[in-house]
Amino acid sequence: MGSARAPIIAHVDMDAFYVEAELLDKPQLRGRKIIVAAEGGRSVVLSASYEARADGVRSAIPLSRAQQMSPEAVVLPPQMSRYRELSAAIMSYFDTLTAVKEQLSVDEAFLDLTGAVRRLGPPQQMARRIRAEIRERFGLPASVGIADRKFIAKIASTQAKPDGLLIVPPAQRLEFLHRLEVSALWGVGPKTAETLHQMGLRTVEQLAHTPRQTLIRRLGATGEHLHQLAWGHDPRAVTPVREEKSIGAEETFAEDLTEDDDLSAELLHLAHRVAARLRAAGLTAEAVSLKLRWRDFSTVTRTSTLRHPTQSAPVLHHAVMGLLTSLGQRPQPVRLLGLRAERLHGADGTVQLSIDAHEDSWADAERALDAVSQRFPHAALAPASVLRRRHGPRTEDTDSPTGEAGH
DNA sequence: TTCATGCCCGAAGGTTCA
DNA sequence: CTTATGAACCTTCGGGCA
Repeated sequence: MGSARAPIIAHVDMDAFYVEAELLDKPQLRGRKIIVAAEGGRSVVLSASYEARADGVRSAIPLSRAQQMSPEAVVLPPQMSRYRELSAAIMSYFDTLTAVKEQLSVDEAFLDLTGAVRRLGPPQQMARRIRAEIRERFGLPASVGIADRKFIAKIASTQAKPDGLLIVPPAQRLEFLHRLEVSALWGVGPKTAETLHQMGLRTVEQLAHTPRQTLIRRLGATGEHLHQLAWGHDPRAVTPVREEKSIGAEETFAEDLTEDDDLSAELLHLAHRVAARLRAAGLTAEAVSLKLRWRDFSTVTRTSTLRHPTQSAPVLHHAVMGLLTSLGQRPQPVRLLGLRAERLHGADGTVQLSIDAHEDSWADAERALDAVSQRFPHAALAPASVLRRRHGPRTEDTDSPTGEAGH
C-alpha cells in the first residue's frame, strides 16, 4: 500500500522570454523599454519588457498602438529560430529534474516533481534551485509556481511574476483560490468572464458557492469544469507526450489580396510549409482546412476530407483550392490565408498510404527537397511555381525552405 | 413501408491559450 | 494601414444510420 503523497507540480514560466533572449547579446539595452515585434504595419507585440509594460504595452496588441503608447520603446525584430533553440536547451535542463515534463509552449512547462523530494528537497528549495539554475545556465529570469494541482501551479507562477516564486501548500489551496477573480482561472477568457459577471459572479469564492446546475445551464461543460476548479479539483496529470492533432500555417499579407493567382500561390506556399512539417513528423493528414480572413477581419473556415491520407503539398494545395472555389465570388479582399492539416495519423500506421503513381512521384520529389533543405537550411528551395509568384523581401524569420525566395 | 428517435460524426464557427 | 501565429477544445447543426 503506497501512502498517498500529495502531488508536487511546478509550473515554470520564463519572464518576457523573447525580450530577455534579445538582451543576452544586447546587454546595453537592459532597463530600456523594449518591444519584440515584426516590422510592418500589421504586426502585433510578441513580447515587451516590464519597462514598456509600464506604458500599457502588452503581448498581442498591434505594434502601431504600442508605439503610440510607448514612443521611445526600442522595437526588435523577432528571431524565432534563436528562441526555439534556447527553449530546447531549457527544456533539456528540465529533463534533468524529472522525466514527467509537459511543455506548454516555447517558454513554459509543467514539471511533476512528486518523486524528486529526496533529490531536490521541499517545494521552496525546488523553486529556488530551478530559478537559480536557469539564471546561471542561461542568463534568464523565470518564475515558478508550485502546488498540488496543475492549474493552481499555473496561477501561482503568474502571480509570482516577474522573477519570483510562489508555493501554494495544499492546506491553503481554497483560501488561495477563493480570493481570486474568476478571470484568473485558466480557461476563463473575456467571453466566459463576461457571462460570469452577468450572473453576478466576480470571485472564485462566489463561483464555488453557485449551484453546479446553474453553471451548467449557462456554460455547459465549461460550467461543470469551472465549478470543479473553484473547489480545487483538477484531475489533469502532467502529460509528457501529447499527440499532435493538427499542423497548420497561416499568413497575414502586407496588402490584401484579390487575384486568384496570388491566392493560389500563397496557398501553395502554405501547403509546402505544412507538408514539410508533416513529413518531418512522419504524419499524414486525412483532412485539410482553409482559413480565410476578409479585409473587415471576419473569418471563414472550410474543411474537406481527403480521398487518401497525404503528406504531399500539391495534394493539400489542390484540396484547399477546391474549398476556396466553393466559396464562390469573394465579397472582399483577403487579408489572411491559412492551411491546416487535420485528423493526423502516423505515416506507417494503420492508415494505408496511397500508391497512386502521380502522388508518389510528388512524394519522391518532395522528400528530395526536404533532404536538400536540411543540408542547406537557408537555401531558397521550392517548386518553381512558388518561387515565381513570391517575390520581394520577406522579413519573417522562418525555417521553411521557401522563406527567402528572392535576392 | 414510413416515420420518429437517438446516436455518432463531420463541418463550421467561436473561444481560449501562449 | 489596427488586430500575428499556432493549436486545442467547445458548441451547434445537419446528415447518415439503426
